[in-house]
Amino acid sequence: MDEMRQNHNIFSMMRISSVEKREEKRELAERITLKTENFVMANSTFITPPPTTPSDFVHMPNVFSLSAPPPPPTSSIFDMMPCDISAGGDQKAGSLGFMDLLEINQDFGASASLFDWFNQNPIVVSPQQQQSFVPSPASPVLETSEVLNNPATPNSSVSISSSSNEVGEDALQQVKAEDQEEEQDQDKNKKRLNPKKRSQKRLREPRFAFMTKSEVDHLDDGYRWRKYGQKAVKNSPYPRSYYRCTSAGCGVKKRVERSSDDPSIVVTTYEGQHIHPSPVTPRGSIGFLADSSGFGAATSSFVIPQPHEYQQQHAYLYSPSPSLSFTSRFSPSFLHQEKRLESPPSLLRDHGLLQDIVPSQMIRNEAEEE
DNA sequence: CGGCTTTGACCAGCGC
DNA sequence: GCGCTGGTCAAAGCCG
Repeated sequence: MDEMRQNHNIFSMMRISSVEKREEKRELAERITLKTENFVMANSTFITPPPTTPSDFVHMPNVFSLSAPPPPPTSSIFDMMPCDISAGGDQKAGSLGFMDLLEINQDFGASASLFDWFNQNPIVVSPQQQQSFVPSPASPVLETSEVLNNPATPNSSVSISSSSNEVGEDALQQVKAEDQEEEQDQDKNKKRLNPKKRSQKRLREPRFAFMTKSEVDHLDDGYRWRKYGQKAVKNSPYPRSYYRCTSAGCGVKKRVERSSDDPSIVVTTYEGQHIHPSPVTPRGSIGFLADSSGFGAATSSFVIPQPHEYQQQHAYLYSPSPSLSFTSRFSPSFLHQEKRLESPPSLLRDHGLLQDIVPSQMIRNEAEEE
């Protein structure tokens, strides 16, 4: 296990992938309506300043690099909670992490959380803006050359777009109603036993993904998962594994696959919201994980620690406990969404999950089927 | 024996 | 309509 934990490092990359033409066309043509856009950046060193303002977020460049230090010997998500994202420019205390980003509300005004901020300030990005997510040239902030993005990748279309609040609210309401319906219908065989039901457009929970550099595929995130499938991924020698939360009634799923470009990179995509507390709270309880949400959760129960709390947690997580081995450089940061996204289902096709999730070095939430 | 993984089959959506 | 692909199911097997 120790070996497996070796060289484990979460880092982020906002990678520009080559999206197939039809996806591009579709993406632009349909003007994907996103309530918010999620980006998950793990262990990231912002080559350019991290998003500390809404506009910064919108224009957040998709180039990230790893901090230099060796990876923490663990593969738990808990290990990557705190971050130490050294950033160029105006960053708060030079560190912006997972929790920090959740607290961006401080910069966003009265919003109670980043989620709230997004609720109140839907980002609307024009296609031009979408195209503006181009890799930044290497910057002095780049401590290591372990940049995972591919600057040469021509297609940088990170489609960040969103609809108006009105549309988003409507979508949210509809989605919530449908969620309840879906939960009630969560019969294993519903799809096969109820073709009519299946014929309806299948809802997709909000997703978010993150990348880790780990030899362990299945990260310990405190929840119990059951593998229910595995598929070969197109253009990748590595299969994609499908997991479902084992808690009754909890429909959270996650997918795990390795990057074909860099086998040491594991891409984990969470879908849905845990409706229960984490059954396992290893390495201490990080608020939002130990609470009722967990990854993928986009509910108001998300516990967002206040700055001073974060510091305490941070300190706690720095416990010398072997299992508490995350380090400051292990820094995923992400921007989480409160509401669902809408984007073409095709975004998740054809290129495999990795490219789907990281269309432009940004790991973002999957959109809701319209 | 319960929980989990494996794996082939099935289904839906999409593009051609 | 057909083929491809992603996602899911479910039987079988494994394991503690």
